[in-house]
Amino acid sequence: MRALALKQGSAMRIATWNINSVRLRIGLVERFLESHSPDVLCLQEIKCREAEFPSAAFRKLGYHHIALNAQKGYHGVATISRLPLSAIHARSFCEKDDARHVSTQVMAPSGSPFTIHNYYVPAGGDVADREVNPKFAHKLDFLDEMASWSKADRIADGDSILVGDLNVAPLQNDVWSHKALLSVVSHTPAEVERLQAILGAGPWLDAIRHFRPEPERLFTWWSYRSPNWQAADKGRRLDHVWLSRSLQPLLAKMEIVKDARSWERPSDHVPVIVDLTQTS
DNA sequence: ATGGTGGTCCTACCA
Repeated sequence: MRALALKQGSAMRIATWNINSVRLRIGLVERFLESHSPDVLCLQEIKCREAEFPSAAFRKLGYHHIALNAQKGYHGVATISRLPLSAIHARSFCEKDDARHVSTQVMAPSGSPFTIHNYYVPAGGDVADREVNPKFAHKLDFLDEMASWSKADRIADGDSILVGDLNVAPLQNDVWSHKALLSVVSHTPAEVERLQAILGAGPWLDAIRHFRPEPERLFTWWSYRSPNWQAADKGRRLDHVWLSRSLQPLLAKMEIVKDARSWERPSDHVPVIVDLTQTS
Protein backbone atom coordinates (compact mmCIF):
# COMPACT_ATOMS: atom_id res chain seq x y z
CA MET A 1 0.00 0.00 0.00
CA ARG A 2 1.38 3.42 -0.86
CA ALA A 3 2.19 5.94 1.81
CA LEU A 4 -0.39 8.52 2.82
CA ALA A 5 0.21 11.92 1.23
CA LEU A 6 -0.47 13.55 4.57
CA LYS A 7 -0.48 12.32 8.15
CA GLN A 8 -3.91 11.10 9.12
CA GLY A 9 -6.08 13.97 10.32
CA SER A 10 -3.66 16.64 9.11
CA ALA A 11 -4.17 19.31 6.48
CA MET A 12 -2.24 21.47 4.07
CA ARG A 13 -3.28 24.84 2.66
CA ILE A 14 -1.83 26.02 -0.66
CA ALA A 15 -2.37 29.43 -2.22
CA THR A 16 -1.47 31.03 -5.56
CA TRP A 17 -1.46 34.76 -6.33
CA ASN A 18 -0.18 36.94 -9.16
CA ILE A 19 1.01 39.81 -6.96
CA ASN A 20 2.16 42.24 -9.71
CA SER A 21 5.25 43.44 -7.81
CA VAL A 22 5.98 41.79 -4.47
CA ARG A 23 7.96 44.80 -3.22
CA LEU A 24 5.15 47.26 -3.86
CA ARG A 25 2.55 44.96 -2.31
CA ILE A 26 4.44 43.25 0.50
CA GLY A 27 1.93 44.80 2.94
CA LEU A 28 -0.95 43.09 1.13
CA VAL A 29 0.92 39.78 1.12
CA GLU A 30 1.49 40.05 4.89
CA ARG A 31 -2.20 40.80 5.37
CA PHE A 32 -3.12 37.75 3.31
CA LEU A 33 -0.70 35.44 5.15
CA GLU A 34 -2.00 36.61 8.54
CA SER A 35 -5.67 36.37 7.61
CA HIS A 36 -5.63 33.14 5.57
CA SER A 37 -2.57 31.34 6.89
CA PRO A 38 -1.54 29.16 3.94
CA ASP A 39 1.26 26.65 4.46
CA VAL A 40 2.59 27.37 0.98
CA LEU A 41 2.13 30.53 -1.08
CA CYS A 42 3.03 30.60 -4.79
CA LEU A 43 3.53 34.11 -6.16
CA GLN A 44 3.84 35.22 -9.78
CA GLU A 45 5.05 38.50 -11.27
CA ILE A 46 7.29 39.32 -8.33
CA LYS A 47 9.11 41.77 -10.66
CA CYS A 48 12.39 41.96 -8.78
CA ARG A 49 15.83 40.38 -8.64
CA GLU A 50 16.59 37.68 -6.10
CA ALA A 51 18.60 40.12 -3.92
CA GLU A 52 15.63 42.53 -3.85
CA PHE A 53 13.09 39.93 -2.72
CA PRO A 54 11.62 40.85 0.71
CA SER A 55 12.60 37.58 2.40
CA ALA A 56 12.80 39.08 5.91
CA ALA A 57 9.09 39.95 5.89
CA PHE A 58 8.24 36.32 5.11
CA ARG A 59 10.61 34.89 7.71
CA LYS A 60 9.07 37.14 10.34
CA LEU A 61 5.71 35.47 9.68
CA GLY A 62 7.16 31.97 9.91
CA TYR A 63 7.79 31.37 6.21
CA HIS A 64 11.43 30.33 6.36
CA HIS A 65 11.60 28.40 3.09
CA ILE A 66 11.71 30.32 -0.19
CA ALA A 67 12.28 29.08 -3.73
CA LEU A 68 12.84 31.82 -6.32
CA ASN A 69 13.16 32.18 -10.06
CA ALA A 70 13.67 35.92 -10.36
CA GLN A 71 14.78 38.57 -12.85
CA LYS A 72 14.92 42.35 -12.98
CA GLY A 73 11.66 44.19 -13.58
CA TYR A 74 9.57 41.52 -15.28
CA HIS A 75 7.93 38.18 -14.54
CA GLY A 76 9.47 36.14 -11.70
CA VAL A 77 7.94 33.43 -9.50
CA ALA A 78 8.38 32.59 -5.81
CA THR A 79 7.24 29.65 -3.71
CA ILE A 80 7.16 30.55 0.00
CA SER A 81 6.58 27.92 2.66
CA ARG A 82 6.37 27.14 6.34
CA LEU A 83 7.27 23.56 5.49
CA PRO A 84 10.74 22.59 4.24
CA LEU A 85 11.33 22.91 0.51
CA SER A 86 13.77 20.79 -1.45
CA ALA A 87 14.55 19.80 -5.03
CA ILE A 88 14.21 23.37 -6.28
CA HIS A 89 14.30 23.59 -10.07
CA ALA A 90 13.70 26.50 -12.41
CA ARG A 91 12.94 25.47 -15.96
CA SER A 92 13.42 27.61 -19.05
CA PHE A 93 10.88 27.50 -21.88
CA CYS A 94 11.23 28.41 -25.55
CA GLU A 95 14.98 28.86 -25.08
CA LYS A 96 14.42 32.18 -23.33
CA ASP A 97 15.75 33.02 -19.88
CA ASP A 98 12.42 34.49 -18.71
CA ALA A 99 11.72 33.61 -15.04
CA ARG A 100 8.37 31.85 -15.47
CA HIS A 101 8.60 28.57 -13.56
CA VAL A 102 9.90 27.08 -10.35
CA SER A 103 9.23 23.61 -8.99
CA THR A 104 9.84 22.44 -5.44
CA GLN A 105 9.22 19.51 -3.20
CA VAL A 106 7.29 20.34 -0.06
CA MET A 107 7.81 18.09 2.93
CA ALA A 108 4.40 17.62 4.50
CA PRO A 109 4.53 16.94 8.25
CA SER A 110 4.97 13.20 8.83
CA GLY A 111 3.99 12.56 5.25
CA SER A 112 5.63 12.08 1.90
CA PRO A 113 6.80 14.98 -0.26
CA PHE A 114 4.55 16.84 -2.69
CA THR A 115 5.84 18.43 -5.86
CA ILE A 116 4.55 21.92 -6.61
CA HIS A 117 5.00 23.58 -10.00
CA ASN A 118 4.55 27.35 -9.94
CA TYR A 119 3.99 28.94 -13.39
CA TYR A 120 3.66 32.34 -14.96
CA VAL A 121 2.58 31.72 -18.58
CA PRO A 122 3.22 34.57 -21.07
CA ALA A 123 0.26 36.93 -21.45
CA GLY A 124 0.50 36.90 -25.23
CA GLY A 125 0.10 40.54 -26.26
CA ASP A 126 -2.95 42.08 -27.86
CA VAL A 127 -3.43 40.45 -31.27
CA ALA A 128 -4.45 36.77 -31.40
CA ASP A 129 -2.45 35.97 -34.53
CA ARG A 130 0.91 34.26 -34.31
CA GLU A 131 1.94 35.54 -37.75
CA VAL A 132 1.81 39.22 -36.78
CA ASN A 133 2.27 39.04 -32.98
CA PRO A 134 5.47 37.36 -31.72
CA LYS A 135 4.16 37.48 -28.13
CA PHE A 136 1.16 35.37 -29.09
CA ALA A 137 3.44 32.93 -30.94
CA HIS A 138 5.61 32.72 -27.81
CA LYS A 139 2.55 31.99 -25.64
CA LEU A 140 1.36 29.17 -27.92
CA ASP A 141 4.87 27.70 -28.09
CA PHE A 142 5.21 27.96 -24.31
CA LEU A 143 1.95 26.03 -23.82
CA ASP A 144 3.05 23.40 -26.36
CA GLU A 145 6.32 22.97 -24.47
CA MET A 146 4.46 22.67 -21.16
CA ALA A 147 2.39 19.87 -22.68
CA SER A 148 5.31 17.95 -24.16
CA TRP A 149 7.38 18.31 -20.97
CA SER A 150 4.44 17.24 -18.79
CA LYS A 151 4.04 14.14 -20.91
CA ALA A 152 7.71 13.25 -21.32
CA ASP A 153 8.65 13.74 -17.67
CA ARG A 154 5.29 12.52 -16.31
CA ILE A 155 5.11 15.53 -14.00
CA ALA A 156 1.55 14.73 -12.92
CA ASP A 157 2.65 11.37 -11.53
CA GLY A 158 2.89 11.00 -7.78
CA ASP A 159 1.54 13.67 -5.47
CA SER A 160 1.83 16.76 -7.63
CA ILE A 161 0.28 20.21 -7.78
CA LEU A 162 0.46 22.72 -10.64
CA VAL A 163 -0.52 26.31 -9.87
CA GLY A 164 -0.13 29.75 -11.24
CA ASP A 165 -1.19 32.48 -13.60
CA LEU A 166 -1.68 30.41 -16.74
CA ASN A 167 -3.12 33.43 -18.58
CA VAL A 168 -5.80 31.28 -20.22
CA ALA A 169 -9.51 31.20 -19.30
CA PRO A 170 -10.44 27.79 -20.74
CA LEU A 171 -14.18 27.39 -20.11
CA GLN A 172 -17.14 29.38 -21.39
CA ASN A 173 -17.95 30.61 -17.89
CA ASP A 174 -14.35 31.52 -17.13
CA VAL A 175 -14.99 34.82 -18.94
CA TRP A 176 -17.74 37.41 -18.72
CA SER A 177 -18.79 36.75 -22.34
CA HIS A 178 -17.70 33.65 -24.22
CA LYS A 179 -18.84 35.09 -27.56
CA ALA A 180 -17.23 38.48 -27.06
CA LEU A 181 -13.90 36.99 -26.01
CA LEU A 182 -13.50 34.21 -28.58
CA SER A 183 -10.98 36.33 -30.49
CA VAL A 184 -9.48 38.00 -27.42
CA VAL A 185 -6.09 36.73 -26.20
CA SER A 186 -6.66 34.47 -23.14
CA HIS A 187 -9.83 32.79 -24.47
CA THR A 188 -9.09 31.94 -28.13
CA PRO A 189 -9.57 28.34 -29.32
CA ALA A 190 -5.80 28.04 -29.99
CA GLU A 191 -4.98 28.80 -26.34
CA VAL A 192 -7.89 26.85 -24.86
CA GLU A 193 -7.03 23.71 -26.88
CA ARG A 194 -3.44 23.87 -25.69
CA LEU A 195 -4.35 24.37 -22.05
CA GLN A 196 -6.82 21.47 -22.22
CA ALA A 197 -4.10 19.33 -23.78
CA ILE A 198 -1.83 19.96 -20.77
CA LEU A 199 -4.69 19.31 -18.34
CA GLY A 200 -5.66 16.11 -20.10
CA ALA A 201 -2.10 14.86 -20.54
CA GLY A 202 -1.47 14.87 -16.77
CA PRO A 203 -4.16 14.03 -16.28
CA TRP A 204 -4.70 16.85 -13.82
CA LEU A 205 -7.80 17.72 -11.85
CA ASP A 206 -8.97 21.35 -12.04
CA ALA A 207 -9.41 21.95 -8.29
CA ILE A 208 -11.32 25.22 -8.68
CA ARG A 209 -13.98 23.73 -10.97
CA HIS A 210 -14.14 20.58 -8.82
CA PHE A 211 -15.91 22.70 -6.21
CA ARG A 212 -17.68 25.22 -8.44
CA PRO A 213 -18.53 23.54 -11.77
CA GLU A 214 -19.95 25.29 -14.79
CA PRO A 215 -22.18 27.06 -15.53
CA GLU A 216 -21.26 29.19 -12.53
CA ARG A 217 -19.12 32.14 -13.57
CA LEU A 218 -15.77 32.24 -11.81
CA PHE A 219 -13.10 34.91 -12.19
CA THR A 220 -9.70 35.48 -10.57
CA TRP A 221 -8.69 38.63 -12.48
CA TRP A 222 -10.33 41.97 -13.20
CA SER A 223 -8.57 44.52 -15.42
CA TYR A 224 -7.19 47.75 -13.94
CA ARG A 225 -8.63 49.49 -16.98
CA SER A 226 -12.18 49.11 -15.76
CA PRO A 227 -12.77 51.80 -13.11
CA ASN A 228 -16.08 50.18 -12.15
CA TRP A 229 -14.68 46.64 -12.18
CA GLN A 230 -17.04 45.44 -9.46
CA ALA A 231 -20.26 46.62 -11.12
CA ALA A 232 -19.14 45.65 -14.63
CA ASP A 233 -17.68 42.34 -13.39
CA LYS A 234 -15.91 41.70 -16.69
CA GLY A 235 -13.39 39.30 -15.19
CA ARG A 236 -11.59 36.19 -16.34
CA ARG A 237 -10.40 32.99 -14.60
CA LEU A 238 -6.69 33.12 -15.47
CA ASP A 239 -5.28 31.58 -12.29
CA HIS A 240 -5.41 27.85 -11.71
CA VAL A 241 -4.79 25.07 -9.19
CA TRP A 242 -4.42 21.60 -10.67
CA LEU A 243 -3.87 18.39 -8.71
CA SER A 244 -2.60 14.98 -9.69
CA ARG A 245 -5.33 12.35 -9.48
CA SER A 246 -3.62 10.82 -6.45
CA LEU A 247 -4.54 13.94 -4.46
CA GLN A 248 -8.21 14.06 -5.41
CA PRO A 249 -9.36 12.17 -2.28
CA LEU A 250 -7.70 14.82 -0.12
CA LEU A 251 -9.38 17.80 -1.76
CA ALA A 252 -11.33 19.49 1.04
CA LYS A 253 -11.95 23.15 0.22
CA MET A 254 -11.34 25.95 -2.28
CA GLU A 255 -11.62 29.71 -1.97
CA ILE A 256 -11.20 32.55 -4.45
CA VAL A 257 -10.35 35.54 -2.25
CA LYS A 258 -12.25 38.10 -4.33
CA ASP A 259 -12.14 40.51 -1.41
CA ALA A 260 -8.44 41.11 -2.12
CA ARG A 261 -9.31 42.95 -5.35
CA SER A 262 -10.81 45.71 -3.15
CA TRP A 263 -7.77 46.12 -0.90
CA GLU A 264 -5.80 49.34 -1.20
CA ARG A 265 -3.59 49.44 -4.33
CA PRO A 266 -4.53 45.88 -5.22
CA SER A 267 -3.10 43.41 -7.69
CA ASP A 268 -5.41 42.87 -10.65
CA HIS A 269 -5.40 39.14 -9.69
CA VAL A 270 -6.79 37.69 -6.44
CA PRO A 271 -5.47 34.74 -4.40
CA VAL A 272 -6.84 31.23 -4.84
CA ILE A 273 -6.64 28.81 -1.90
CA VAL A 274 -6.97 25.02 -1.85
CA ASP A 275 -7.07 22.88 1.30
CA LEU A 276 -5.99 19.24 1.34
CA THR A 277 -7.06 17.09 4.27
CA GLN A 278 -6.17 13.49 5.04
CA THR A 279 -9.26 11.91 6.58
CA SER A 280 -8.44 8.21 6.38
C1' DA B 1 -14.71 54.22 -27.53
C1' DT B 2 -8.90 51.19 -30.99
C1' DG B 3 -9.40 54.18 -25.04
C1' DG B 4 -8.83 52.81 -20.30
C1' DT B 5 -4.93 51.85 -15.55
C1' DG B 6 -0.90 50.34 -13.30
C1' DG B 7 3.71 47.93 -12.88
C1' DT B 8 9.30 48.66 -13.69
C1' DC B 9 12.64 52.16 -14.05
C1' DC B 10 13.64 56.74 -17.02
C1' DT B 11 12.17 55.68 -21.81
C1' DA B 12 9.70 52.49 -23.38
C1' DC B 13 7.91 48.17 -22.54
C1' DC B 14 4.82 45.07 -20.42
C1' DA B 15 0.44 43.50 -18.36
